[in-house]
Amino acid sequence: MAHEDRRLQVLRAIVQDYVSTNDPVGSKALAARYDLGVSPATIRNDMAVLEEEGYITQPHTSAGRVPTDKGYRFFVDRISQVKPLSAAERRAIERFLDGALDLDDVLARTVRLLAQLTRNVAVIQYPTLARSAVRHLEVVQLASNRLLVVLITDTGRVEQRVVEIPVVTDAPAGADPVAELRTLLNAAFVGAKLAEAGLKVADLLDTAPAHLRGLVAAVSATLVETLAEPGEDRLLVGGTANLTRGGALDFPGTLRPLLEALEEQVVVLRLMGEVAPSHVLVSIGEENAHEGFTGASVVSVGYGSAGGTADLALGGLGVVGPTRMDYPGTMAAVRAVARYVGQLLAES
Amino acid sequence: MAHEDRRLQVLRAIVQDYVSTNDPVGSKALAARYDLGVSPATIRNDMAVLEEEGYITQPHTSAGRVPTDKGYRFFVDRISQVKPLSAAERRAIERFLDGALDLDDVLARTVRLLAQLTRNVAVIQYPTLARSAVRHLEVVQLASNRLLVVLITDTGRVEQRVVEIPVVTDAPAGADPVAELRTLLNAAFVGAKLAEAGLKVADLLDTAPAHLRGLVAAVSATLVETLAEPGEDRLLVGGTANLTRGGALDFPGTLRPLLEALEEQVVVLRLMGEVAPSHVLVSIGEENAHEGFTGASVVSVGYGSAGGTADLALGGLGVVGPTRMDYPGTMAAVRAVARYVGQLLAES
DNA sequence: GCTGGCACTCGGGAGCAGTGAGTGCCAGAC
DNA sequence: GTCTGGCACTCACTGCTCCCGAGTGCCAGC
Repeated sequence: MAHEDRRLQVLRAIVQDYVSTNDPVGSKALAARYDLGVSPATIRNDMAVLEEEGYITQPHTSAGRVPTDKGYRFFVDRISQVKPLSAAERRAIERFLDGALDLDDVLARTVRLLAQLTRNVAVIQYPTLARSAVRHLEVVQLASNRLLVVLITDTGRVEQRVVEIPVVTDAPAGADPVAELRTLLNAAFVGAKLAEAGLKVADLLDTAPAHLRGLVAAVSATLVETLAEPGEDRLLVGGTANLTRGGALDFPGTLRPLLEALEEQVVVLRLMGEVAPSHVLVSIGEENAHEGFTGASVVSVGYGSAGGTADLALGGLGVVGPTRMDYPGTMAAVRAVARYVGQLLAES
Repeated sequence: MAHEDRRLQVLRAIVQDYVSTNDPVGSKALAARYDLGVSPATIRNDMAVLEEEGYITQPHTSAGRVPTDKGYRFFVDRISQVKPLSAAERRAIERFLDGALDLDDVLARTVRLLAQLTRNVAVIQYPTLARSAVRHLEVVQLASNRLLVVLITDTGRVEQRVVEIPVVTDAPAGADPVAELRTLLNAAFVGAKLAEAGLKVADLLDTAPAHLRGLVAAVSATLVETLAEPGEDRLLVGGTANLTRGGALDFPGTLRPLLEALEEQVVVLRLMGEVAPSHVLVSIGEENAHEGFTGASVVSVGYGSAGGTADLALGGLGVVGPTRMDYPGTMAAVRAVARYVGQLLAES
């Protein structure tokens, strides 16, 4: 029906207007600012229906309407138009990310960039260890019973662990057990995906010379353990100052729970959940299970393995902001940045 | 004089009361809550003098008095009593920090601990590279013209850089230039303080075999450059949620500038400035040059080289909070944590 | 099915009096 | 000289009422 269609236009107009002005929007303002071709009275009727259906709500009688979470959801899924990035924004992305020194630097810059582009809080997950391949393993002796093991992956991530080891007693005279261990480990693991490392450990334990068994066992245990903790993936957060834009308006309670949740990295990691590089995930208000996020939306996407058939991400990145956010713009920015970061990591 | 002395007691009482209640404190409340042995009227006279001298101020007539920055300064320098940590707090420190896996983990735990103990924002600086000694240098070939150099220091810090290198053309057949380079670098640098590394570079360039000169030059340049950037020292921040304690009361404007400053790590690093392990530095309100910090105080101290004669810190740690903070308690916590972290790093 | 008109609702700002915490000052006691 | 009780004064804050206006829902007419 024709008026069914117009109702969606009204909803879209309400969302757009509310996002840009932060004022509940009334029928008159809507008629004046958007070319809907009908009078305020008609719009009022449409709004009554939209409210009935739960897409919008009134903060109080005699105020305009505000989109509900359900309204935003509908907007994002059905009626928002993709907003291409401006040339200036594209340039900003390149300028910002080129010339990064190392992985840490890439991630730090990305977070700053994304926070700046979207004027919200940005988060980025370190590349998952499990899906990276080993480039090199370095072993350094710290003390007679302690080794430092440094793992370097093909995404440039460097992970270090101190390992307690049994003191080697039965080594052939003149041998350098640590050097042997290094050679052994590298021969076994270099090139392997870390997810498969568990399998190789068993082999290695069988084939290693007897006097190295103890060392190999200790180091392997630590490696496997490191990889087995997916929650241990680190997270970088930036742009928290943006939470205070719009005073106390955006976040009804305080922003305390949100700040706390952002420091509890685990919470955010779970929210980003299973991100894939192929499509942007939007989680709105109450849809976020965690209490701190009920007034916020999360827009996230995976990065890495760009265009690959296996749609697995190295990690996720995203933006956290008020439910009242510019979804099309944020989604475009998040997608573009993720793509660029993916390229950057693939190159190195 | 006797009443000069009492005036200081009044000032102390005002600071203590204001810190704990967050209400401007009046003469009557003071007389009731603190055993000053005089009547409210007398206290009023003292307060008039203290105000005259700039130690306290009235938000408005008919309100109590509030300490000024100068008042806090005097309190910290002259009349505060050291507040020993409770047994529970000591236990918390040990429980929290023991069992840390590596340097990153130690620092992350420290920040969380300090934020929790002081109920404010905690910051910690990564151990300065310049004052650490090299434990090991690892070189990994990424591509024919790119190396990854990983530097491991005796404080457990791991730093990585990608180095662009000239392609080696004149190597003897069958040689492995990267392995040679690794041997060479480790022979030259291991055990050296990084601050002295610059000197060694020159030697190395002279003595290195001709076909490695290009490599050595490129890698050395990067190393020296890395060390020359003191501002590049990284910083960990935690407990920002504590800024919202006490609603908008503590930070008069918004807390936006403060959050921004905390993300601009450089700003904080400069505020911590030249911290020494020997004594706790307190910077109050307007004393902080940066605008975002004019409503805040910073309590910082150096950690590392505990008890050494050369009183140089590996890095600084500290707490950022409202000027209205519990200075004695915060100072005690900061000092205790720094000492413990210093020990922990010395052990490893 | 759309529109103009109209009565109704209600949040928020302005104006205003009352309250009480806190002050400054002064005269008298120790 | 120092402290104290008393007293008048100031002024933020609270609660109250009133009023305005934005926005609504409904209805009759086109």
